[in-house]
Amino acid sequence: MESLEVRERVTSDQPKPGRRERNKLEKQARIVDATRELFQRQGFSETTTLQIADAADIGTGTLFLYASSKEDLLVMVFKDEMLESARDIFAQLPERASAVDQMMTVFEKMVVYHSRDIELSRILLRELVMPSSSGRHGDIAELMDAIYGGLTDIVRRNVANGSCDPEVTARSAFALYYFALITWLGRGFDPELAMAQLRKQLFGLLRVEVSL
Amino acid sequence: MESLEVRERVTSDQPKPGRRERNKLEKQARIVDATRELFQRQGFSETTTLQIADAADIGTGTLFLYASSKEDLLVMVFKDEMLESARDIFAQLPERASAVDQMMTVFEKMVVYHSRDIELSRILLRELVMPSSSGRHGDIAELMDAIYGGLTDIVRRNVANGSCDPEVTARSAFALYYFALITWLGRGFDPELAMAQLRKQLFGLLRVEVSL
DNA sequence: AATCATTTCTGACTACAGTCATATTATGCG
DNA sequence: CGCATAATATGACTGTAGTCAGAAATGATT
Repeated sequence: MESLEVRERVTSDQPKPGRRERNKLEKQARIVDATRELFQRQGFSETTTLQIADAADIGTGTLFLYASSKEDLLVMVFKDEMLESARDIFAQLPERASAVDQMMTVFEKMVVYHSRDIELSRILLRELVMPSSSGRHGDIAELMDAIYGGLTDIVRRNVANGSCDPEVTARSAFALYYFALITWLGRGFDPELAMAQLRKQLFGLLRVEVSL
Repeated sequence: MESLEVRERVTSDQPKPGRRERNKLEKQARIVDATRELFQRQGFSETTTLQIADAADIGTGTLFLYASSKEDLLVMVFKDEMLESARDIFAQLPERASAVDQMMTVFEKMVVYHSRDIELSRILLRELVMPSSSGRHGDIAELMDAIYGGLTDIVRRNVANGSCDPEVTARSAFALYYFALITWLGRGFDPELAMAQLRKQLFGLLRVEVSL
């Protein structure tokens, strides 16, 4: 079947690249390029799917063979970039810093990433958590896992705290970040304030038992 | 000006009800009724705005004088019900129970509320946090405040914990709940599991210093 | 190289959310 | 009352996302 999935050909040479496969890949690439260009230049709502199809030099119908909706196009374009960006962010963490500081570093960089284009990020995040037309489930899960993984590492390395599961704590941290994000992107709440609040919340969450 | 705001007439009698005001209120009511009925019976996407306008016996154009989009209609219909429901839930809390248990009682009841119609709740929650066509800001804020308030009370009454601000903790709790909710509504994650996870997270958040 | 089956493409088409110029209705005032 | 002005209502209209029946391309088989 393989119903239109653009599958990676792992083998390098000629065992069977096939004209079909190549055409699909090429079209997929043209679509992604055209979509990114137009969404970034004109914005999401000012861009029509017809424009994208024309720019990618394919028919309107064909476009919706590769993406299930206009929103899905957006996810298609940015999922890789986001994943890569997330991995970068976790790769270059300040060595010697508290868990709260490390997490804030991560989240602040993510906020910077989303600041590039607020309209696009709004729709993107909406789609990531509440997909209107599903698909890309695997991709989204991959992104989530990368983030959860990174956060879990931070917790494990920096929070000496037998009383609770690092994975659970990492998820909590992400939930707090996500909420701060939508507070900012959804209603126009001041990002500075949102981040300040997030810091307090993380501090409460990770509260290293200041006991005595 | 008063550009179409349906304003509450506080005074009871005849000082100036005015034909205009009465007509508007009546139409507003017809719209809300028609919308609720149709959305609940046929679902959101299967219902057209034309059907709603017909059922409310008004023109298409008129409908969009009262709501700025189809999604906004949904919010218009359910905001009051949600607010009332939220207040009810906080009003009848188990007196003697831990903060975690009290919160879980609250959140479980909210989940039950949303279980009535998952499609509608999906779209509703989407709209509440990331309004596509803004408006209703006041209503949404009112709902949020009611929930934050209730949660803050729970924290204040049941968490003896100088080290952190009850308001901040309440917000964190809500963020965790919200994340559980979208994990369930957004992707079809098992609500039972989501709630079990939420309980763990709340426990981590509220962790009454089990010190010594 | 001719035939067939299957996958992929296509643009004319449909359905519908939301707009807008015009019509209707209310209210205030002389 | 009758006129003027503002508020509200209306449905024909528009733009566009997404569909679908058929066309074209590919690859397999002989």
